[in-house]
Amino acid sequence: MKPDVGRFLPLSPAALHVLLALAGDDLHGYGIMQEVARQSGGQYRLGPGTLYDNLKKLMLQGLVEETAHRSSVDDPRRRYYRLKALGRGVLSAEVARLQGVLREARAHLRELKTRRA
Amino acid sequence: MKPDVGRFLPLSPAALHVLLALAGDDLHGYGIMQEVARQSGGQYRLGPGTLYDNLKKLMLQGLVEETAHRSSVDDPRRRYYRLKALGRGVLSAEVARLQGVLREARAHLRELKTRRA
DNA sequence: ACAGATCCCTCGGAATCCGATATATCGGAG
DNA sequence: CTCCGATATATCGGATTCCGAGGGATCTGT
Repeated sequence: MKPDVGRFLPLSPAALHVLLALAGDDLHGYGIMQEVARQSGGQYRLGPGTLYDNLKKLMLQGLVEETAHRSSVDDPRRRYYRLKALGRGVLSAEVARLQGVLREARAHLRELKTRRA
Repeated sequence: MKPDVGRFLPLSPAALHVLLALAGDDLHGYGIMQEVARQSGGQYRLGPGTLYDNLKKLMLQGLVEETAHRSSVDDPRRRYYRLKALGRGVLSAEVARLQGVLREARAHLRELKTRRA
């Protein structure tokens, strides 16, 4: 049984973007910042304060964990983070929740356009 | 020209839900709480603190305004709020932004399922 | 050697969240 | 008529979160 994944929702925009960045691949902190900027087309940028606050919280909650380096030629400064199974579950639940929100929003936005015609 | 709508993004979950509730109809505070709960199937509940903090901020930003009562038989305690044009624009932009995020998320989530098979 | 990019993280003020709480009216059951 | 739960507004203040400024170190290319 997946333990009560709804307790973590809704995710703040920052937390959502961190989890989403890690959904593709394990990344180090600086890499997360770049990936978030890339995924949003530069619209959303994560500063270091927000990043590490969120990373700390997510690790405390057991959604993310730190991992070992991938190879010996890797830059030794890097610290890698990985999405745990619980984190994937939470991300998945948040995506489902947001789909419902968007569905509702599109319906109302469509009304407005129709009315204008 | 719509003036720089991206400055308001991303919206916090609370602000998004308030705007979304008002997208359908003008509502009073208590009605917003009920509508938010209804739209989310009871998953997300807005407390009065969060509601009024957000309402105040949204009015200050010019996304929402207070309106007159709709009829004389209406409960005189009620204070109605309406989504302004700028608020609609911001909501629309946030919806577009979230669609991109969901698209990205679904791609990564799909990968995981495929790998599992 | 130097510059600029990469990489880590802390700090602390600002902003936000959000339940507890206070107040009061409405509508219906008894 | 009285009571009471639901409706309705709003504030308060502690907890949490945001988030850029700053500090320091290392890497890469010239």
